[in-house]
Amino acid sequence: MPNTLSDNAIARLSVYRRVLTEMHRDSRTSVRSDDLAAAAGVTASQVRRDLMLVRALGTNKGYDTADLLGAIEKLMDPPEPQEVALVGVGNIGTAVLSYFAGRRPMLDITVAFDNDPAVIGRTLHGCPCLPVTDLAEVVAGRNIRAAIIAVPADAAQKVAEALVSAGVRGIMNFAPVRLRAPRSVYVENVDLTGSLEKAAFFARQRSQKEQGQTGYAY
Amino acid sequence: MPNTLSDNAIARLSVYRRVLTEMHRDSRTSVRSDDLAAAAGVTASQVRRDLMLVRALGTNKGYDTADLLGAIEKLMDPPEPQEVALVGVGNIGTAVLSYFAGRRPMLDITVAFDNDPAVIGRTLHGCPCLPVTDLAEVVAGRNIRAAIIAVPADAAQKVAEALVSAGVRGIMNFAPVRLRAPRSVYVENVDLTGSLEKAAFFARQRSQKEQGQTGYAY
DNA sequence: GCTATACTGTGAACGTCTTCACACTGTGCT
DNA sequence: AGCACAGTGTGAAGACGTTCACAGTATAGC
Ligand SMILES: NC(=O)c1ccc[n+]([C@@H]2O[C@H](COP(=O)([O-])OP(=O)(O)OC[C@H]3O[C@@H](n4cnc5c(N)ncnc54)[C@H](O)[C@@H]3O)[C@@H](O)[C@H]2O)c1
Ligand SMILES: NC(=O)c1ccc[n+]([C@@H]2O[C@H](COP(=O)([O-])OP(=O)(O)OC[C@H]3O[C@@H](n4cnc5c(N)ncnc54)[C@H](O)[C@@H]3O)[C@@H](O)[C@H]2O)c1
Repeated sequence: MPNTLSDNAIARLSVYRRVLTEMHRDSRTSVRSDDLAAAAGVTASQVRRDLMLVRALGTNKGYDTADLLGAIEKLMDPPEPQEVALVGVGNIGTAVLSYFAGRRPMLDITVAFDNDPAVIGRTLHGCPCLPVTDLAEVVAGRNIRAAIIAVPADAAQKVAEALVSAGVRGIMNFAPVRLRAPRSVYVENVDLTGSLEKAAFFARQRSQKEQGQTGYAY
Repeated sequence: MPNTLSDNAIARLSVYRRVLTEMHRDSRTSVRSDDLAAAAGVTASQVRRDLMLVRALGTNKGYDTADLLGAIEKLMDPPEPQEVALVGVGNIGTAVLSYFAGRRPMLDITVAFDNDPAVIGRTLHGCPCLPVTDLAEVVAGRNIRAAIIAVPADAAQKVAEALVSAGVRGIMNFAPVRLRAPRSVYVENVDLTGSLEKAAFFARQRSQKEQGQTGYAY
């Protein structure tokens, strides 16, 4: 099967979309592959290759900003607003909630769950926090297909299982565990520890290289 | 140059490390590549391939948990404690601070910067919040090489430049912009919007597939 | 001591993603 | 109208990361 959208492609398209949205807001009407490339931090070839996926056509003057944006949105956005559930309204959960609130009309965190009585019943940024015991019913009842897990590591697997059996097929997971889930469920692990470690590791590596220290191979 | 540690390899090693730490705490003394693989969500081949990078040797009974952990730490951890600076003590910044506080003795967020008088002067989780105007002096003075950017998008580029000229060579960036930085600086972009979009996108894709809907190619 | 067994270490095959290079197409200019 | 140019679309090449498959090696059992 050709033209299957890879993981990375989706991530890049998401970036192009953001860049294009800004350009469009600035009333810029046309954009070339190398402009997009520079703004997105990839090569121009990569941009053109990715744009083949969205079946967007350009001219010798570049692409029409609005058209391109439309094509990407048509591919990436759901045809109708998609609800997302959040489980775990702690530090990260709250941050995510505040950030996404009202930002993407087509992708909205409309319900949150927690097991802490202090949070349950409150409404944060327009999103009600329900007891986690209601999860199965609410998620299944509203046909929610995507969810965010932001509970402590030792609760994550159980939550994931509950979500999956309630019908969720895409999970963004902040907990530092590899969730066991059927192949039919997409799990996007957000490994902040790993990210920070990478930054720290390569920071050391680069500063060594800079000082001309002939160290190990890496 | 062979044996150069890729991005992905570092991320996986970070996961192995976490798994091994748990096993070690549980007094487990040996581990096989397929155990690690299952826990880390990768293949056994992948694990063995990665372990070649850390020059860890196993036997026909697997690897010695403590040895392996030591080998990975020797590779990944700095020889002496490494300081990390945080810029932007908002929602995300606070969450990150609370999470990493005291968790990794070898990788510690020891200073934070903000431009909001309400935050400046406070100490969160043992980390003092200084005015961002002190950034250059403090970061350069303490030889800090890694930093986290958690300021709004429109402030991120300026902050990045300040960090880089103060000597930072590795940045974990939460702001939704592609930072322009010299090649000698490693930038790890944490794109939460992209991650959520991926989860939502594939959630739709999977649930369609499940229902046997012969839709588009993707 | 010898064989059967279990796992690692790794060259090679494989597949995927990225980059290259250039044919092609439309535009602007004279 | 015709030519020069600029930028796309894409086949092919290349680089990279992953998986395969099996030789090598140590242990356990008899
Ligand atoms: N904060 C960070 O920067 C950070 C970094 C890396 C990883 N993480 C991971 O993200 C997750 C959340 O982190 P956090 O800092 O927000 O933690 P937190 O403790 O602030 O929040 C966890 C929330 O989950 C709720 N909860 C606990 N058990 C639950 C259950 N069974 N069902 C529903 N809700 C439950 C708690 O009441 C709390 O509100 C953790 O797994 C953590 O390891 C966080
Ligand atoms: N919260 C999320 O879930 C989320 C998701 C995706 C992206 N982000 C990005 O992460 C960044 C931070 O998000 P947030 O939700 O924590 O925002 P926030 O507004 O809560 O925090 C931003 C902090 O940066 C400080 N700040 C502003 N300008 C500054 C400057 N020039 N120097 C130093 N400090 C400055 C502010 O005082 C504030 O404390 C933003 O760029 C945001 O787009 C956040």
